[in-house]
Amino acid sequence: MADKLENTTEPLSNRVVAGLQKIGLAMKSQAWKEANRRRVTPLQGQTLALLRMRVGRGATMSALAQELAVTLPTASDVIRTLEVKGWVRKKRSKVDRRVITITLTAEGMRKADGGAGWPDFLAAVADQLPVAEQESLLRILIKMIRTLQERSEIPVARMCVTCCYFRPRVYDDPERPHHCDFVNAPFGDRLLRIDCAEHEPAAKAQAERNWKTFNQGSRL
Amino acid sequence: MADKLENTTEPLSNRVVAGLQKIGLAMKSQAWKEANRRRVTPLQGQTLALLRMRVGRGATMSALAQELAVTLPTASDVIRTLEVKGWVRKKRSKVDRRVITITLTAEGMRKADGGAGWPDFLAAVADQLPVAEQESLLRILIKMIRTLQERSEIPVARMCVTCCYFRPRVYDDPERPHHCDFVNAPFGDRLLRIDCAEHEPAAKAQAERNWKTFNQGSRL
DNA sequence: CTCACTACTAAGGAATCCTAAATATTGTCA
DNA sequence: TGACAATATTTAGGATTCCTTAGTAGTGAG
Repeated sequence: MADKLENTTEPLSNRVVAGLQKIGLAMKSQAWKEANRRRVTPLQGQTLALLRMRVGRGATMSALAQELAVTLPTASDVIRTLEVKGWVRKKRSKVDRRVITITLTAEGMRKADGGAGWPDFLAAVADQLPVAEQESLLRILIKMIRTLQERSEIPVARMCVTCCYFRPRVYDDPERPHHCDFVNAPFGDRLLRIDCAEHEPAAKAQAERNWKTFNQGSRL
Repeated sequence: MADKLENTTEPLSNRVVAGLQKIGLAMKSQAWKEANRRRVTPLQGQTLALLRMRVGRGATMSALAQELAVTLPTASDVIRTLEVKGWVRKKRSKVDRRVITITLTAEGMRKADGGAGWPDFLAAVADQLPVAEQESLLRILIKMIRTLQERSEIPVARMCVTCCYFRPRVYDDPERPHHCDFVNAPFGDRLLRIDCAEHEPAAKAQAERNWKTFNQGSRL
């Protein structure tokens, strides 16, 4: 009898997926509510957020499509709408005249700074968790995202653990075991990034080595 | 200098949100890829999955809209498309002739059984995690979802922790501390459900009490 | 100078979303 | 009973998101 439940229910991973789906559902519906409040649809918001991370450099249409995980035509659609709204500017590259470089206008920057594309409500919810749980969650998410990336099921993720500037566990201080060569400073697990503007992919061998080093000292 | 990173980067919860967003992005893009492969769009898939969980009972239009976290007209849209495809049937309730009851057809059931609306790839990724991490993740997700629900930022979640049949921590066995009155059997954390078909919401006072009891023995 | 390739746009169509305004039914209360 | 509020759903209308397929330029290799 005690095994009844064990047998009739799905594996643990399915429950985890169900949970992630619920969170996804919440993100989607809240994003649309925000959209109608602020006149920025979810995809537009994501696009603004992405461009904001690249101020100065801008982004090509292809890069945008890849990062937004949509097809080129869809990316083209969004950018056209955003251009009509006056939030982005399109410019032909002088080096390669096929390439379009997209940048935020001043007004677009304002919209992006206003938090477009950022699910505030979820940050508030995450903040209700004790710090230890937030750290666990972050570590686990990083693990999953890394696997997704290895399997090419996610476009881009500029995570420390795949970055050439990342030096995992080089210090004894358990609060700040890692080092970032870009800013040249030590840091701890809680500062591990998912989407770092300065990210440069590490060579495959180094990435592999880093991941092992990073993982072996896991405090989960 | 050691504080440079601490000061220039956002709080931990923001990283967690960034991670969840990446997962959400992956879910969305994979769902659309599946859509084009199997001729079932994401919303349609979710709808079929939902109706599958309710075989025998069916669902009203309002309930569906609420669970899918969309407006009534949007729900009406999907159902019309699914009806045209021959996967659902609409019937007027005899008790209240305003109400429409929606049920799966045999073919709709086949589609639903075929895994429509279920992100397989994510289950595969979750399964790469050690069981202990999966359990942590599940617990943390449950916590977040519960908060979301308290704040009415998520429609419905039929979780054990809000169910009237749930008896948390009534046994000493650390593997199976809880009891489900519905199936009348003990079970452990790893079987905690997010979306149980048999869920009945508990009274507010009991829910509160249950949550406290459940939480105090947390093994995170 | 041609041909393959790359970056992007256009065309076309289905779905997903919303708000606002019907429509039909039910329940309430005088 | 009869008006009127409330409820469940649909219609109408419009913007956006999303795809596939088919152009159109521009680049680069030979």
